[in-house]
Amino acid sequence: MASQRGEGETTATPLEPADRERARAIPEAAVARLAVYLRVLSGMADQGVTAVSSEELSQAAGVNAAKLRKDLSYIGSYGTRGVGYDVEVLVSHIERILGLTRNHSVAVVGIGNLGHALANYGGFPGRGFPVTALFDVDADLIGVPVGGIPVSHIDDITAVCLEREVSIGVIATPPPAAQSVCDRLVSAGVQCILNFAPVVLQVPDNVEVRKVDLAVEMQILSFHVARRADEAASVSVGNGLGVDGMVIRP
Amino acid sequence: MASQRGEGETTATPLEPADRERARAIPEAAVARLAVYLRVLSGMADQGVTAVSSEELSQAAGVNAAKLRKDLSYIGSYGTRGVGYDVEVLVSHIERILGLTRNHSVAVVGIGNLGHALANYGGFPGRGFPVTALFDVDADLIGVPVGGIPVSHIDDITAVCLEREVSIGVIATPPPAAQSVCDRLVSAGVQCILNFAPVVLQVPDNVEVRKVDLAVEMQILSFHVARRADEAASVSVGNGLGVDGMVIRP
DNA sequence: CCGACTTTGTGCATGCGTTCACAAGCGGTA
DNA sequence: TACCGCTTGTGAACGCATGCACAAAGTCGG
Repeated sequence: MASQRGEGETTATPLEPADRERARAIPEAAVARLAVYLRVLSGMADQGVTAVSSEELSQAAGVNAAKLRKDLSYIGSYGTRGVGYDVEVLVSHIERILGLTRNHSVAVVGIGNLGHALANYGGFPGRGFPVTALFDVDADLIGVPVGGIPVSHIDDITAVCLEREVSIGVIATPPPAAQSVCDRLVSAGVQCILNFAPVVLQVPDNVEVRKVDLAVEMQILSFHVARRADEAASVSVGNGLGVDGMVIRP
Repeated sequence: MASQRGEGETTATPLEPADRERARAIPEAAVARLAVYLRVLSGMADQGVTAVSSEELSQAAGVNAAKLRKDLSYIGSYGTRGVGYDVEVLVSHIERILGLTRNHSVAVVGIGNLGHALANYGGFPGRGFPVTALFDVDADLIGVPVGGIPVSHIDDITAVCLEREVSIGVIATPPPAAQSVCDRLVSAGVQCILNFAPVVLQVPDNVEVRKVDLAVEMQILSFHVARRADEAASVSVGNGLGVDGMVIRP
């Protein structure tokens, strides 16, 4: 696989551990799926399942079996032909690849509705993502504990982030504040950002941003609703008519 | 995802209005970007900007200019060569393609932390996605208004969804309840679902599901943190050494 | 009215991701 | 031990999306 921009191809001198080599080559889409596999596998492990075939696992994860095997091949071959995969082995290996063997301290900025929900969300700490810092500008919130963590003022973001070794910053502020908050997080050394604000963030190359945009999700669904409605209409009404019954010509 | 599969290729009989024809062909990835363009354009319109070039717009949206033009070409050509695009025209056309000319009634199921946040989230109604129904199982919540809407019991989901013509269902329940809630939404005629529960939902082909999975997002970020740490380590330590300083040979 | 400049729209090549299909490998069984 | 059936791992083909580069098309100044 032609890995990205080899930076002078330091790869030419190999001898790095196989995992590291592989991690670099894992497609982004596959990483997202690995996280899903991990959850499914964890669930299976909790139920006492010890082995699983690619067919079973792929169905539970809602993907093609071949794709699943290819995804797993990116992280190395840990299955047994004729048998399947050992659940425990796979879980721990995916955890290792995803960097889940250590905790990633999370800071949430913007303690509004969403920020509250995130701070109280139980799913994070249990999975190795303890929320260790909360920030807001509202003076009434400073010092108030939310989900067990007292809210700090956003001006203290650098000091607090460094002190608590925050590795992931979550932006849950109103849109106008997002870029400024992002800049502050970056200058505090945070290299990974999860952005809930409907804003396109500008960041340096060495910072990874993922965005969760509810409005966009809704609009994508809306598009599909509209497409369906159109198809239904064009079948029942016939062709040559627009939504309003107006004839449309190119 | 696999919403393609032309169902016997009704496309074979053409003569449909150009837009309908196009809508079917727009790549999923492009639809997501159109929603982003729309937001950027709306912001520009609010600031009194009337015309914009593909270069400007693409920068504001954080994408390649050529890609932007291609995306816009999927919905038809509405630019003027040598000048650019009329902001108003583009806004209204994207809105039309995305089906935003009519409101899409939204139901939120699961009024926990996240459900509260969603019900109170101001971004939805303003953009044509009024939240018209809330559901939960908790008896203490039934009838309590959240964000102005009283919570209904989940057993009434079918009647309420039909009555209020819910077109999008949002699942914000704990994981174990998600599939059951999903099934009920589907049988109430809801064809689009936005799923916040970390569960792979099984739905009929005619239902569109989009999922927002915070844990997966965090784990993707974690992967990048780990990859960075590894790269940094292998650069500073040199080659042939693993993270623990052990020499590893293939 | 014409020519130069600007910007769109798109054909084409490239690369990535998905899917297929099958050989290789392993456990079970006689 | 040798065979049989099952499942993995992967080479290869396909399809989609991205990015480039340029012709077409329009505006603006003279």
